[in-house]
Amino acid sequence: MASDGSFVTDVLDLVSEIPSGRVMTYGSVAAAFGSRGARLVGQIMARYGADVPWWRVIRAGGHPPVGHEEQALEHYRIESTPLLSSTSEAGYRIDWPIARWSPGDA
DNA sequence: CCTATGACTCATC
DNA sequence: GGATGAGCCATAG
Repeated sequence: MASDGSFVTDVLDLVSEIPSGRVMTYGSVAAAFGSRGARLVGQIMARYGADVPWWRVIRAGGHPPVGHEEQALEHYRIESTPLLSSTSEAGYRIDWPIARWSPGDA
């Protein structure tokens, strides 16, 4: 199922496997497939990520995709994702060292 | 087949 | 810590 022939299916499958409270970076997801298409993952999310927990996939440093910070934050609170309380809610970031997940660390 | 496009990443100033 | 530029890769048209 994962490999239906397109990178999209592989990425979607991996993202759907990410457990709640954990997050992965676009680069890590792409790297998991031996590709550096960090933008690809983002591109796929924007186009097909509608059916996967895209909020568990963030950029490097622990920042959610620009324009989706509010939506992502909402899910993080619901799933109790480890967040680092910044000066304000508008400047939050993921507790990357703790929330980082890997396809074998499940 | 070629061009345009991104929910990205890294290096540098 | 923030801003800028260039690199990268697969999909869609």
